[in-house]
Amino acid sequence: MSYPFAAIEKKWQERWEKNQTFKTGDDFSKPKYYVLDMFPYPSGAGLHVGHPEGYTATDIIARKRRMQGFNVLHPMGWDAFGLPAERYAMQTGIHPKVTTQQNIDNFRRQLKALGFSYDWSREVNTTDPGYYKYTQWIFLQLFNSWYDTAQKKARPISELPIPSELTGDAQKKAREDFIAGKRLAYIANMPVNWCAELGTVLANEEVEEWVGKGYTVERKPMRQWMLRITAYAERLLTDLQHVDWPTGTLELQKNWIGQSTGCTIKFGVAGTPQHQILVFTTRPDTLYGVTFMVLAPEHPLVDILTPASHKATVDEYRKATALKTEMSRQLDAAKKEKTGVLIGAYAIHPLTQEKIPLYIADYVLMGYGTGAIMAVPAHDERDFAFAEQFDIAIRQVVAPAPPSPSGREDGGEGLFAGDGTAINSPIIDGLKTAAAKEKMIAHLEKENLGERRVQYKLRDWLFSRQRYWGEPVPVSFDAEGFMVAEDNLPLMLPESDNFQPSLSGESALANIPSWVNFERDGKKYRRETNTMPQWAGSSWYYLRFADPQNKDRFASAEKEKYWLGDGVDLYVGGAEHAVLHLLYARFWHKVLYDLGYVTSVEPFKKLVHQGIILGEDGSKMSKSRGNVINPDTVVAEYGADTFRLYEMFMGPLEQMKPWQSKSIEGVYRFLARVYRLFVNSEGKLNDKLLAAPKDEKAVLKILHQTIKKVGDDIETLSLNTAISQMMIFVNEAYRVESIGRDAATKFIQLLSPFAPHLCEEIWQAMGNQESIAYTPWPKYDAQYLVESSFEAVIQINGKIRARTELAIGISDADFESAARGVEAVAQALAAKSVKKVIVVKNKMINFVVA
RNA sequence: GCCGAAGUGGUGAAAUGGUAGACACGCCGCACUCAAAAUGCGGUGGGGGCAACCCCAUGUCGGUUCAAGUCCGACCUUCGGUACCA
Repeated sequence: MSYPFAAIEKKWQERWEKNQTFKTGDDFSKPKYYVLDMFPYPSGAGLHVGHPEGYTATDIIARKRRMQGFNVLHPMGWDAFGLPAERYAMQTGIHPKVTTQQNIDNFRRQLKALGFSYDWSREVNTTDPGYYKYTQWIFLQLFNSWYDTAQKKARPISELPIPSELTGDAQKKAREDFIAGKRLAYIANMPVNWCAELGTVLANEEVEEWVGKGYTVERKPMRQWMLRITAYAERLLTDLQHVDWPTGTLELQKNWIGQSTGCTIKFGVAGTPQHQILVFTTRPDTLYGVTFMVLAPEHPLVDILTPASHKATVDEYRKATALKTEMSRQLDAAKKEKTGVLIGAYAIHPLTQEKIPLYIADYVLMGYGTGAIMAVPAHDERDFAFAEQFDIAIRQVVAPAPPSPSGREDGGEGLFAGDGTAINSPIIDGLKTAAAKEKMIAHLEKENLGERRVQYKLRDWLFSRQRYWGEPVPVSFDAEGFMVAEDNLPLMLPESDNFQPSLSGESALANIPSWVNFERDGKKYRRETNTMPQWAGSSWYYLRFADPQNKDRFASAEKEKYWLGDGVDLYVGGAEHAVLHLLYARFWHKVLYDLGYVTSVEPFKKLVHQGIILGEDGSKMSKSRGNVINPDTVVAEYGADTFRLYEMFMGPLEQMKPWQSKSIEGVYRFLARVYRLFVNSEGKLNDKLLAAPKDEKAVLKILHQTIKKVGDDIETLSLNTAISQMMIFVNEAYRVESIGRDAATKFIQLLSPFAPHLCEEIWQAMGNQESIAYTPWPKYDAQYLVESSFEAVIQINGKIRARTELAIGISDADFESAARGVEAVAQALAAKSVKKVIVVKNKMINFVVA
């Protein structure tokens, strides 16, 4: 038999909306709990079954916290700028605003149909000018700040010390350039992934996607806005100690930031004493092993140092490198094939004064370290491969010690990349690697030949896109080319019906002269035509939820402090955002922290990733495989409560797991069983519940076990086992003749965060006027959990040989004699000598026999 | 290659170093029914035994321990991330 879920769910969704049941007040006297979902990009495909997985988990937490008396902030919004809507607009001419709004309406409808207890009055939308006003405002905070490396924090650009030689009107250009070079948001000519067909720059992680779809992507230097996230590398790394995140995600972030410690070393150039080549190395102890050096092809010294005799080959190699796609470059890397050419100049070894040949090769990247390396083929895998290919001398300066028996450190003949003992190195001979590094750095620093340095892999954030559908960058340029920040925010995205990028590689905004060019106070200006990447809006939305209607500030100081004083309490979302979104948001948060706008060091205290839900065939859900499950269909067939409960019952939240249509039946049956337990065939409350329990002790025991288990499991998000326990309770309730009002009441409260519609209905049927949502969360009474006896397990040499019922609290001696009294045990022990007896109190005993 | 997560019945999965497989699906049986569905009750890791019971079993191989799915080491497989970062 079914239960009338459709009517029940409609009724309660309407009632919650009408009564504003989940509107969050700003009662600052109550303890707060901020539980946040990663807001979705509202795609045309509608909600995917993966979305409600995390959303249901957070909803359960939110509902439990309300019942525990917390003031709960549980909001939802839309990360609505995005390329799909713009591309659709290019094809159809329909404005992205229109499709975005349709998609949002559809998503909202779908989410409401699942009964999530969001405070919809706080809904945010990144494409709303009232929202992106503050995205732009934060951008300007970055633009108007510089990073003080002494104080290790961002400071207003007005506090930037200007060198005395740059003062005065005559120096305005030089001064402005100097300031521009210090800003946290700055313009640079950067090699980017340019896609001519899309007319835009792609992020590295987007390249593969579009190349896969048949688009051409090339590396091309272009004028780009950059955000100086590298200034925060150290803090982004060390502050990870303050957060409660999955270890895997912490590792990903650490790897992405990529800290390595070492030193820089200055090499002279033969014949031109005015030039020096600076390298970064983590292995200064191998300095005596240098047999060649490599500069990145784009290294500025290449032009200066290359003699005419080598110009042709060098230029040819540089050109080839620029055209090389990421793909073929990676392929070379995988094959360990190295390319490069001699530039015909020589460096001078800082200690031995030896002449060292200089190469350019694309395995050295301009973007990391100093763009130049000292190559030690004996102790570096890449240098080794290069030396073998180009037949360069290999000089051993580290002896493996002790010789590694596995040979794992030994990457091949003559290559040893591990730690050992320095040899053939006069200054440091005989020292272990760690000590050798230290002594070498000390020596280089003393001789002014180099200095200690911490290097990060992290690059600055490429922040501009040549797109229409994004936040305009609120900066203009006057007739002389000086930058002026827009002080009248929001800088509105202009209306347009042409979404094609301009041919110059600028965004579609460049096609709207009336917007681009403007006059103010008699001066002419040209606007920046780049827009911000999709990451922008999602880097601070969690702040806006604290005070979404505020027109004067991204959030009032008071509300920011109350809701975010110690960060978001629980943040749930996909692991695909483990690096970029979380890193960008942390970066912005830290800038705002430095400038005094937010009060917590880290934005997200606890983070959990929900696992991917696979199709029934165990592969990833996709249209082409035809294994996509639509939430609407499931809700229509079984109802929202079943859908929620099923997704939570599938398995551990963080685990990847396949959808099983069959299993939904079981969860549905459970809810129908609950309904029938409370409501009889005439639609009246079942007598079984009201009658005093016949076996009160048994009912109370299972009830309090359930209260404890469900409460504890929600805290650890072990929602699958919480549901199991409630199933056990219901199975027991069917077995006994009567369970009583109290147990019935508490059980329905326990279930309510999971299946809120059904529980509200039953709650009302039980005669309650108020919503169940704010009733106090049941507490368990430990006295009902106490057992009087236990089934003692008797082991002999660790194997179970017998079981017997014994009283709780039995002494070890009594336990042993009772166990020996069991016939099977007595027989087994008869001919043996007992060497040892281990008793685990109230559980088991193990006889160790010879 | 490197980093991370995970391998348990026919299936999804449980299990503070202490009774492996809770709960659920599926399957089998019984009740209700003219019958079926629905529902309720019971059984269900594999092998052996009439039975009480016995043996085997948590990817593989070792180790620690009175006791290992759980801890340690090596390996295999799958998934996710990353990729010449000096």
